[in-house]
Amino acid sequence: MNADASPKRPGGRSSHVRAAVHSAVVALVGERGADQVTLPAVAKRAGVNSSTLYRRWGTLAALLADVAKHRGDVGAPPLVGDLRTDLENQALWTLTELSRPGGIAFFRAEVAPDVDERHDGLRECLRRVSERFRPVLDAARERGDAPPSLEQVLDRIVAPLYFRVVFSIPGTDEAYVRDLVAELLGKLPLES
Amino acid sequence: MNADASPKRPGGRSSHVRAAVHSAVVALVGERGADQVTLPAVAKRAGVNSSTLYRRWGTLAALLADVAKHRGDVGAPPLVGDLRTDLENQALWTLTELSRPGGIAFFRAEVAPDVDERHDGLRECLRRVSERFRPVLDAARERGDAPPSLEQVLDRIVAPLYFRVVFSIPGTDEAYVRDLVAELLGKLPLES
DNA sequence: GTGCTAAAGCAGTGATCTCTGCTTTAGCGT
DNA sequence: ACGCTAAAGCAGAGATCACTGCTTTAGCAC
Repeated sequence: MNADASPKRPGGRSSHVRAAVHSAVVALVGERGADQVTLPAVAKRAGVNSSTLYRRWGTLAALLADVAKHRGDVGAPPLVGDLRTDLENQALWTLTELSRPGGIAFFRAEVAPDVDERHDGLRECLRRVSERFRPVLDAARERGDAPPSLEQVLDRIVAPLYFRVVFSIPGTDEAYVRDLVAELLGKLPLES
Repeated sequence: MNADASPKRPGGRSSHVRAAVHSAVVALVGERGADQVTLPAVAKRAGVNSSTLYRRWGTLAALLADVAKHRGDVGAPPLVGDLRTDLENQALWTLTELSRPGGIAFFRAEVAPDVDERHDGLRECLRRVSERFRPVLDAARERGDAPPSLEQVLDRIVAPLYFRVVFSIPGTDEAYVRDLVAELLGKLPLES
């Protein structure tokens, strides 16, 4: 429920348990899909008592949301200073994250939880993807370019990626990402 | 599993049970979300024994897929013969269907099931939305217009709608739909 | 109407999940 | 080092779920 908003004792044990639980969740979701994952299963995998999970997270949804929230953007591509390239890189990274085992499951997890939990997870998920593109647009604007709005990026790049990954539409690859960016930036394929 | 591919005895009882089960599923998914729905819960709501559900559908995923498959496109807007108007109408209809209680839950349900069941539901869902737009494009092409491809419609109209409904992004309304269509058809708002 | 049998109901089993009181461990302030 | 207590472990109860033999109902062919 509260997950761990205010860990009054964030010492070794708690954080160790948390780490074990988080990696167990990632492993299980990747292996079996989010549906087959239960709190006892996670507990067993993490070598932790299930009562701990019930007390700390309360529900599977909350745990998944917590995991999704805290897995950092490690490996995110750096900005190179060119709008097109940066958009392509971030979009590609988004696609990669979404496609990797469990990626869509975590997306689902954040969409899934019951109504009260739902909005938090959704906003967090949207925030994360937004924050991935905002610096790109800001940097471009500072350079004097006239980049598309964040809304446009979401509609024209992120939304199709999510849609096509969710529906397993073939051909959702790097070339497709480049096409999306090219179309958004003005229909100039400008291929190398 | 097989759902009811070949009902050898499609008489009154079976179809009655099916109808009761289907409406119970719709009701429960709409009320609680697809996660909280179980076969026994559906059985209770439908006034049917749960063993029937296990035998006829086997899993919740199969049942949800069956329900999604069989709920007709009643109320779908007719084609008027104008590309822009038809695209707007179908997109608006899609948005309406998606926004109504349980709509997104069913989308989620089809995204959710475990890997083996998953593809059927997804393909069905995608097929349904595709078939909604294909006639529009075909008709336009027959009239000599040069309509966008179905892929473009999915990327530029359907995907953003799904994305924004899933993430509860405000401002996803009729005006937004018109903007999407306008942008796709050539950036001529052409507002009345 | 009668018989056949597909399909629904009944009832019970084993497994799993969810949750909770109590005990034990160990982080943190002193 | 010591005490306090947050947090983890243990164990078990109750509920629910997934599933299955067996019985009963009722659709369909004759």
